[in-house]
Amino acid sequence: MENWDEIRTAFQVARLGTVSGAAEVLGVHHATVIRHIDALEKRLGAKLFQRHARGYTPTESGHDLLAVAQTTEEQFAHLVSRIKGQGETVSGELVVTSIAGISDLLTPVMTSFQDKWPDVRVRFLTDMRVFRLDYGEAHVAIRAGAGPEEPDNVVQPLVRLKTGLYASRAYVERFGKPASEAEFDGHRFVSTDSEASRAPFFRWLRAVVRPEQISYAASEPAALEQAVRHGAGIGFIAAFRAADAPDLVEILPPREEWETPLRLVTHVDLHRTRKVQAFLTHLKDSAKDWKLCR
Amino acid sequence: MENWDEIRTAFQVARLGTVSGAAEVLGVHHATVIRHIDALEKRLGAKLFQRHARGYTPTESGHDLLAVAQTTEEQFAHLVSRIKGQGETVSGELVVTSIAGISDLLTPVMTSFQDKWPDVRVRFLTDMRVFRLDYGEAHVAIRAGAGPEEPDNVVQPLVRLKTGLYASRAYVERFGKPASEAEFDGHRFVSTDSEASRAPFFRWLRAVVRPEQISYAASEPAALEQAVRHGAGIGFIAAFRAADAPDLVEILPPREEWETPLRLVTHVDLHRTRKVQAFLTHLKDSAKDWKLCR
DNA sequence: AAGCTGATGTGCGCCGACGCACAGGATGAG
DNA sequence: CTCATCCTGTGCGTCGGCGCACATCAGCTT
Repeated sequence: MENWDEIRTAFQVARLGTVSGAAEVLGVHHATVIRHIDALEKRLGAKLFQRHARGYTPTESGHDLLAVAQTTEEQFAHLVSRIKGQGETVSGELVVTSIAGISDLLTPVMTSFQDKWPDVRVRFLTDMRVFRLDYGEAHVAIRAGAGPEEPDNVVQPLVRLKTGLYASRAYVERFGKPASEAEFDGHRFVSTDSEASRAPFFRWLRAVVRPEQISYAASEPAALEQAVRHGAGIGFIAAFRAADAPDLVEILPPREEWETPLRLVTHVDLHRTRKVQAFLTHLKDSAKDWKLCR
Repeated sequence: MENWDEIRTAFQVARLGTVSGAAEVLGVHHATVIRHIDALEKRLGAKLFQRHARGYTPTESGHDLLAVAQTTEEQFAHLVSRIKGQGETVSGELVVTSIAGISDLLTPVMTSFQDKWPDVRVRFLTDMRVFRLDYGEAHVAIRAGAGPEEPDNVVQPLVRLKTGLYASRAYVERFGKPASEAEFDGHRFVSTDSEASRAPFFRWLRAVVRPEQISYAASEPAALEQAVRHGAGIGFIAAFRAADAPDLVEILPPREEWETPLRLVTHVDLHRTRKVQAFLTHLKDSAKDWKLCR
């Protein structure tokens, strides 16, 4: 069945009983209504109405159409009210994606947000690949560094993540603790696997130490942290994580040049909705209480 | 919500994920699809899709529309198959209207028809006023005489109803039995109330007897018959009814000029349907067994 | 009886929606 | 790296559907 508008026209005719009444309700000329009915009946190969000078009387088929289209109109009306109200309510799904490694910072934010807005179903995605906002894969993305600025993405700074150089207590007891980067000779380091990492501290490390000193590499930040804590070498760990780890020894304190700025990215279409706005304010409020970040 | 076609377009886009695919399915140009989506979103004031170079990804609103329109399409498909099949099935309502006075002839026809097609709900209407077929008030009408031939009505002859002059046995014992219309003088007659009755036997009676001889008048045939049987006078009674009444005496046997032809009338739109055709053949088959008619 | 009202139905002219063609961009294969 | 493919997006010309006006007809009122 093609051409739903003709069904809608026939629906109004069946409901009101006259072509003129339907035309007035539909906001079209009554000639248009007649044309729609004629076309619809011709394609169906069946009469929907008995025509007479006082109006159109629905046949059994017409009554059947009336009943079906009645529910359809109600469904559409509900749909429209839902859609129109959807931008104003804080409900439905909220998909947040972030870089790996700050999930323990974000999870309490997510849960408290869900406490505040019980109608929201939160999905928190962290993956190696970058989720694309313009594909509708997420409402809010938390990204690191100064990535490519895509059009239609509204981006705002969140916090600057402090990072320092740490080693395990066992490592220091075995290899000593360098007082500065001048004493790095003879030490072993833990770093990222990928050569092209754009994190400023990794680039700094590659510039300061010889490649063969990097004796342990991993791709995930969590794996790197675990490696450091198990004594594989000296490595960069986010300051907020190191603060909770008494088995770690600070080799070099966080420097400003090592800080990685976190960006809050949303798609422009979703940015305006109340749900996204509610989450953004909630997230920024919570970020004020984050220690060792700014 | 106006313009259901745009919802249908958006539905196909949400279902297929691309404008081009939806355009192909809908049989329109993809530019038309884009225009529909743009117009719909503009009127809704909300985005239904995330646009990107590889297609359109439905937002939550788009998914909502998808679900609603999915059921709508199924409902419409069912509706169309019902309507297209309706002319081919013998089911639903069958409204038959007839002149009063032959209901005891028709009722067994109706009941046996319902036995044959259990899915049919039969409504049998007899009323003084003439039901109008072009208003959809009945599928089949059984009418008497040569009434006005309305356009769009297909009419075919059914039977010729024989009528004779009868009186009650009590009347004959009291007033005697005239051998022919030459001996009508001094007799009293029962006739119709209305002056303008077009029944041929009533016109014959008005021409043969003096007005004051018509001592009893009624409008309904059943009332006239009751009056004759109670001895109110000599009156016309359908031959098939008089045959079952042993208390009636035949004054004059049925004549051809008194016969009233019964017409079978249907609206041209309904005439073609299997249901009406089934009833017409069933009725004509049954009419062959009617005695004292032809 | 006669006019009035409100309905259907139809020919005509015009505007808006449609198809067309092309540009631009993203993605995957070789 | 380049080509090929498939997608979206847009300006332009055209055609189909729409509104308009009028004819016609059935009830209803006066």
